[in-house]
Amino acid sequence: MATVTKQASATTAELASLLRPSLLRLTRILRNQRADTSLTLTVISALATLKKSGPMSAGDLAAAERVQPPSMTKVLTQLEERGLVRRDAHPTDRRSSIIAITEAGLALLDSERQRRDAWLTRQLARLTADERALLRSVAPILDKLAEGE
Amino acid sequence: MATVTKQASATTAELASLLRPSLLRLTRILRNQRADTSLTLTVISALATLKKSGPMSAGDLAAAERVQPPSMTKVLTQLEERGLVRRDAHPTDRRSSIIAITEAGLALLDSERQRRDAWLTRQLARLTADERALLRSVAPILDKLAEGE
DNA sequence: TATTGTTATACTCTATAACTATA
DNA sequence: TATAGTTATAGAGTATAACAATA
Repeated sequence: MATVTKQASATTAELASLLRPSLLRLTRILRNQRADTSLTLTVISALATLKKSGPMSAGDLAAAERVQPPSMTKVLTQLEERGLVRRDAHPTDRRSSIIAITEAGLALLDSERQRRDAWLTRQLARLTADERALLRSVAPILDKLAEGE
Repeated sequence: MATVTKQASATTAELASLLRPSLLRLTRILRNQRADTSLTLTVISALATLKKSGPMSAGDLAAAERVQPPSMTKVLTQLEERGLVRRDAHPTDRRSSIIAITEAGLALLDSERQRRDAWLTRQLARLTADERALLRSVAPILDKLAEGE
């Protein structure tokens, strides 16, 4: 039993070392696949989360995106200035507000996503069907890793 | 045939949208798992590549890490100041030099890796053996995606 | 008192443009 | 002329600490 645990642990640590640089390099490239509309990946990502998960408070959005609240404040300022989100009064708590994506936000997300995904889509097309299937099944596992941080 | 291609393409684009936010969020967390030796993930990663792939020029290292040459210059300055790499004269080209990891670099990498991997290792331990196996097989696929950028 | 969010500040990461030295 | 690398500069990304408003 002790041996099994030790082996599993060694294997797991080795997997961590294997996985981290690959994730880092790929994310570097993804950040640079920037359409020229001047919206960055960070901003787009927050907008996409609002679309996917619906209206929520600034704090909840920060948690969902795994950033600290002040970082989200900056992102929301940019989104609001462009009319891509709006803030509605929270029904009971006046310190907070409920942030929702606007029609303009939805429209922008659609057009932006097409451009941004172009590179990654092209790269994915170079893989085999099996490899793509593997990636598909791995996305929720990555999310599981990011949870319970 | 046309239908198959179209379907495959739609599926691939959807996979891109699915995968990107997951990668972004996980990498955010990984960057913050910073040991207090003041070496950042970017620096550690370059050092790890030198260990794995052996001595190479600054340009080649930049390419391997998927960053531009000036970004690598900064990283190498830090590494050299700490004696973690050394620069040997290139045999024929005096504009360039061959960068190699030192003994100190190897030692630091070992101790640092243990600390840095702690969080990820812990998270990985929460997964099932099947999920970990899936992640292991996916690392080379991520590298394949980052290639031919 | 505790919590939500913002402001102030600073550091890391990375890029592009311009330059130097060498090929 | 072309290439390898560096310097100069700037913008994006993110955090911690301190603060204001409200609970």
